[in-house]
Amino acid sequence: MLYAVFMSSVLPPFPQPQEPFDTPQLLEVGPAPEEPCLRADAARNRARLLEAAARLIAEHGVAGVTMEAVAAAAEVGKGTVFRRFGDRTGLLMALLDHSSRQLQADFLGGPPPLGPGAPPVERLRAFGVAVLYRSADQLDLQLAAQPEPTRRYANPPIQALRTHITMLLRQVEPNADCELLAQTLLAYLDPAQIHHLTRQCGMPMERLEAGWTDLVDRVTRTAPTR
Amino acid sequence: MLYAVFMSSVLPPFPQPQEPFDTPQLLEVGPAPEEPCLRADAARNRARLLEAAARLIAEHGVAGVTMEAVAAAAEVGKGTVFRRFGDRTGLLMALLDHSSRQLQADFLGGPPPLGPGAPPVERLRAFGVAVLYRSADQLDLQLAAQPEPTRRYANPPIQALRTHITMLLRQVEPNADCELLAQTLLAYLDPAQIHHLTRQCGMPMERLEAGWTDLVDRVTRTAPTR
DNA sequence: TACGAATCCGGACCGAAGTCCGCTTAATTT
DNA sequence: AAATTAAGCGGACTTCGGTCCGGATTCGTA
Repeated sequence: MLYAVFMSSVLPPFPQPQEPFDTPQLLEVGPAPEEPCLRADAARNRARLLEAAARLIAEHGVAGVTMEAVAAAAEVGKGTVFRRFGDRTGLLMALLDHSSRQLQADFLGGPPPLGPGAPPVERLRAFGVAVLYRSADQLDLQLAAQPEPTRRYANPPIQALRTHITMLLRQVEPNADCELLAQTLLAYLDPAQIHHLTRQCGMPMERLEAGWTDLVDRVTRTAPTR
Repeated sequence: MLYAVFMSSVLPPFPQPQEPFDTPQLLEVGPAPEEPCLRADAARNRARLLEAAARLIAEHGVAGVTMEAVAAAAEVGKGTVFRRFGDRTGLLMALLDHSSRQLQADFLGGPPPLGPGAPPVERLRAFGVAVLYRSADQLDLQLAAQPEPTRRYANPPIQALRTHITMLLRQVEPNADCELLAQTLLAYLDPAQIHHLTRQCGMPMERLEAGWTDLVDRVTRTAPTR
């Protein structure tokens, strides 16, 4: 599996501007198209670093992705890695960026039932399944890319997902506290939880999938699908 | 706030026997009463360490709880800390142990609506509220005690909570996949999520509480409480 | 009380994340 | 083209979690 290395654009430069939390201002164009345009050498190094990281993963698994190892493999100083990606989590999230955008594009503008056109509840069902399977492969990377608890819910990709769920919910249950319900639904799709259920409890994906459908039905007070 | 330092008994001694995952064998007496009885010096040091850790938290916050600092404050070698608690997470969980057992005792054998006697749905509601507020104070500690993603759902206190929810759910929705629903409900009570909603999004606890009630209603397909 | 073995102790040691700061280099301006 | 300056670079350094192992303690047994 390759991790879409060559184009992606995330992450605060360096002093890490401590982004204003959780204002769901997005939903405009999906992702910002291009950051303030890196200097030539910076851009080159960024690409090298992502490529190096992907190679390291392929060879030694996520555990092999040490900041120093990446720096070395990219023939770059350690400081450069941190400047560009902030921290290890940032680097790993950058590796996931491509698939993240892909998913976002799919549910924002792709064909139904994931994209617009299908009724909200069906979009919700499709959404969960999509996220579920996306997390299922990439699981190791997703787990490793999980930031410390305090930032877990405060990063752009997650917020995009939550915003989308919220929007769909509002169309079905306009009088409910859709933010909270969305949070709950999103939690069901948490990589750590998927990991626990599939790898530690041995549940098959089909069961998780059915569980999602059922959960959506209950949360939206829809009659059971079956 | 003090952290119940003097009695508690958790955590694998040292070689960390990698406990068999997730077999919900508990529910027998709640917690195991006493571990294989530590050697005198070990027990003494254990108490000292917990006391020292609590003191450090009181003085410098959770961030001040460095394994070395704790060791020093307890006038003990660093290795001793790790031998006793396995890792930092283990130490912090030990600090939470008392309140953990308290809660467990309350819902296993306390007075209704938390304890047995009330109808299941009401017990569920009470349970959520209890957990919610317990996590709300202690939040910092709870967050810091959160293990890395791979172990997040695989520790005794969490499993006890999940088992309990599952049992209650089964009484209400015997034909549903109660394990998965329980997991979902439990996720709503996750400290990281509470932190995000209250401190980062600024929601008041009352809203979270209402959200829980509503969620329970929906998940159990009960008519809205209001 | 003496002894042996299991348990425990402690601190030196290691690896990796993250910081710092003087130097270099690419873009911009004149 | 030279000068200016903001951005980037790199690697030494710090900090902290976690490991290791020779030596000390405790406790059951004789």
